[in-house]
Amino acid sequence: MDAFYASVEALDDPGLAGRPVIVGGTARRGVVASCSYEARAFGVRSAMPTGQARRLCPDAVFIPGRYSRYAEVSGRMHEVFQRFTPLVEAISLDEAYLDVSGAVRLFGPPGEIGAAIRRAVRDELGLDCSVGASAVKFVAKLASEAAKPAAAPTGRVEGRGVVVIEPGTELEFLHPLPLEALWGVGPASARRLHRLGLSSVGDLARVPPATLVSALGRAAGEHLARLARGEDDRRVVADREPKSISHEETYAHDRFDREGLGTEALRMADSVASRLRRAGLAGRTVTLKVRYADFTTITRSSTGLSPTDQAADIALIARGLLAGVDLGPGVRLLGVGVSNLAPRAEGRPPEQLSLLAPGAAAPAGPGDGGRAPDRLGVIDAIRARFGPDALGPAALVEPGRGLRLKSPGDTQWGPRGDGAGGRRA
DNA sequence: TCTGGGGTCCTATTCCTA
DNA sequence: TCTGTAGGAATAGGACCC
Repeated sequence: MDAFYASVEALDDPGLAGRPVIVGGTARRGVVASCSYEARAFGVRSAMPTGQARRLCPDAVFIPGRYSRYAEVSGRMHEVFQRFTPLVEAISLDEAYLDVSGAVRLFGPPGEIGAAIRRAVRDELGLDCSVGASAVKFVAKLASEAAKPAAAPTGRVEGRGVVVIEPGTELEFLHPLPLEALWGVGPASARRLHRLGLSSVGDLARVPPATLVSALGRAAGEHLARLARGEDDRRVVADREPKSISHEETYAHDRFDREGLGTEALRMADSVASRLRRAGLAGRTVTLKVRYADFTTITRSSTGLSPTDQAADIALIARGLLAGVDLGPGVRLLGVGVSNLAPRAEGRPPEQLSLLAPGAAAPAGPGDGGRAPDRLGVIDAIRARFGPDALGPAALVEPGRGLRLKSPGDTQWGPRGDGAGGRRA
């Protein structure tokens, strides 16, 4: 999708059309998540600190972002894709790979399918998308980049919409591109490759793979050598299972209060547990992430014997890990994640050996025998109906302010604008 | 007012066990 | 029983993606 979040905002508020729109964290320490092409004309880019974006384009409309709305539009987009092929691999809310090799007889060659998808998305969602087509997965991705509109100093310049790279012409397309265009080449790898005098994908194809391996390590080097030759045998995989689920937040001000951060860990554990249950998953490894004021980041993890999807278990481990962490330098970000995931056994409550006594998270109701899963089902049902703030651990209730829970994505792009964050203890 | 959040994958190191 | 070693799992950190 083109400038997805900003385009959705313009869709819902037609007054924004044609104006510089910047979606992201609007508070201190926020970043740009998406911006319209009119904003890009001022040099604004995604992942840029919001403050910098404000200096570059002070007249832009700044919008905090509504993750749940974008997810909803993304869902409708996938319904469109499904009409063309069941083989849809979501990369993110706004990007997906489609394997249309089985759809050619029905819908025509890839270029025509791409055009039809664009029309359908335009007609039914009112949004623009760009399509790249190729027999090679990562080439299709790069072709979609080539199909996108561009930002010129004068504003938005229309793109080609659909770019098809015919079989046999992949190298012709790839080799002039800068090596940063390749998936997996970020700033660190680009620096190393530039030091070797390499700057284009063609340069990568001309050096022996061993040169790339010595510069980037075995996996990355060999992978890059293959990409530079236009080789990529990865298939489109529909319905990928997640491998980890996490929740992290940056605070507007650095925090030093161990007790307050412990409560934060509980809140995040509760959010992660809730999402695990919704996905029908449970995990064995709990990871605590701490980013200090100077941006150095550490993680501490612990693996249990059996998987859990319960907030109390996750919180207990996370807070145990937190106890071993030095808070001296000041904490700007805290995160809690769960990995080593496995599907929760169907039709049977998750009978893992709880690290807490049954009912430790909340008293068991009469007649439920203290079985946490029934209680959790009720908690999830209440939240689904009345919102995430409807119910939660008592420790998260702030006197006079009620429960301080948040929907996933509420703080997607930086701290909230209400000055949330701890005081220096 | 520099640097979000949710992920994946890879590598190096450490620890445990046979 | 002690020691060295090899391999696997766990752990930690980093690069990268959208």
